[in-house]
Amino acid sequence: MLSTTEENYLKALLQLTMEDGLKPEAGTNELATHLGVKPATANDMLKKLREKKLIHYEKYGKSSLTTQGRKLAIDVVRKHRLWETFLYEKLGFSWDEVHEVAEQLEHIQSQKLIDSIDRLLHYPTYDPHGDVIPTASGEMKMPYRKTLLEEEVGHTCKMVGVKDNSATFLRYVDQLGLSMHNHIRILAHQPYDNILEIEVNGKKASVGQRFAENIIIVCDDCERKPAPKKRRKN
Amino acid sequence: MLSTTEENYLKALLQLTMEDGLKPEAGTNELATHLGVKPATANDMLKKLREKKLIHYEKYGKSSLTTQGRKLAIDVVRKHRLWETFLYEKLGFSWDEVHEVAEQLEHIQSQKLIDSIDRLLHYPTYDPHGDVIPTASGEMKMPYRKTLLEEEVGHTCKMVGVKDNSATFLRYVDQLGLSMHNHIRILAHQPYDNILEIEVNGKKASVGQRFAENIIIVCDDCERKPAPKKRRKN
DNA sequence: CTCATTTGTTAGATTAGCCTAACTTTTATA
DNA sequence: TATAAAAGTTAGGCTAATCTAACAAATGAG
Ligand SMILES: [Mn+2]
Ligand SMILES: [Mn+2]
Ligand SMILES: [Mn+2]
Ligand SMILES: [Mn+2]
Repeated sequence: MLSTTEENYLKALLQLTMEDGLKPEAGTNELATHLGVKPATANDMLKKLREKKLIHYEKYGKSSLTTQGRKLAIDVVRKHRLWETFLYEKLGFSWDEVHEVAEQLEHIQSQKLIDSIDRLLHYPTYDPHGDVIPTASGEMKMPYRKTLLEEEVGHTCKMVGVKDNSATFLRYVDQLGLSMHNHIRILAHQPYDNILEIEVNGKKASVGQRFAENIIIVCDDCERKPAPKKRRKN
Repeated sequence: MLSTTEENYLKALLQLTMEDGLKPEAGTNELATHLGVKPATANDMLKKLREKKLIHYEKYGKSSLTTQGRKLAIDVVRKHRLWETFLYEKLGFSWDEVHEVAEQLEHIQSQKLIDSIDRLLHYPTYDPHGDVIPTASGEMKMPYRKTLLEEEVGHTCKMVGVKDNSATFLRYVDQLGLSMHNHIRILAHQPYDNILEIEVNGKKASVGQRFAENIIIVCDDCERKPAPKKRRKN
């Protein structure tokens, strides 16, 4: 049985090693910063997790999850996102409130509990921030993610997720009148300071780079990539 | 903010000091046994809780909750019982499964969460074991409790609660075909070894003292106590 | 009232998780 | 390529929660 702290380290490592560029390893300081602890602290834990065969790590090297560690990390993420969905769907929490409480609930140890929550929610596949909920068997599809910042001027796109789950950011999104699955038109993009002019629900707004790179979208106007051919078994 | 451990000590103290005889204090060893720790450990915590003004305690004396401590303890009990009710009512857990998970959930820190669970359940007043759920304002009525062991031969009574919440005991109750609000007739009581012959749902059974003193009942045949006269304010 | 038993306390040790300060290795830049 | 900056490690210390072993106080049975 893992401690809450150990679970948090595994989850952090998963998040860092599959973020954006899919870089497969994370450094000690990076991990420490992400978790809000000092590098010395993270270093101790890395040694402990290596002992338990949950991560690959060697002195002065970067770290990554073993198959075992990855399985456990994905399970924590699954619980986190199911709880967020529960809070949002069943208890009327707003999307900027769910994360903090889910940080606590994700560590409750009861397979039956999480299975029941999953059933109660009819096996959801996305959480309130548009993140994929891993399946009970540990599969987590990594969806194609493009941010608002990368969208072309003149195009229209649909918001399908956010990358920053902080209450501050999420409330700013709400304040702009923007919600999940709304359509956004890019009116202009000042390359000099990366300011975007956008239109949402008929209202115009200017947003900065920081904002734009935290909104995940799918383009309405871009070429559809042909659906990947399904490989037949054998 | 209290730690999970501190909350557990306060809850234990509440439980010990309002059990049965309403004895108002608990000893160090008693508390330690209840929590499954050594007396030395409990002793340290008693000193810490006294520092925090949550309990009355002095060297070689018994302990009890202060008003502050009692308020906090009742809040933990409230959360515990609301979670048990949630698991039972909304997720289909059986009454012998809820306690263990509620032991974890009772420590989640979020007022909004527990308020929402309370609302979702339509403000229940009893948990699945027949225990009173304290109100949000911290009132916990101590209902009149008589056990099956105390019932007279020939009388019929109704099961309204259990005193032992262990899965082992609860499954034994299930096994006898007995559930909450069922009626029980006392056919015989062997005073020598305290064995009771009872009839439940048309089926006869023999039960021992240990069992009988853990079933809480109200008598169908006993004199109703006159409702206590309501005192007018002033 | 006495002394054996029960109850409670203290001292000292351990483990997990965290820190600071000092050190070492790696890396990137001049 | 030398060296300064960044990244990572180690040593030593702290707190919370636990333990064991030894000790002290309270109690109660004769
Ligand atoms: Mn979250
Ligand atoms: Mn967490
Ligand atoms: Mn319970
Ligand atoms: Mn508890």
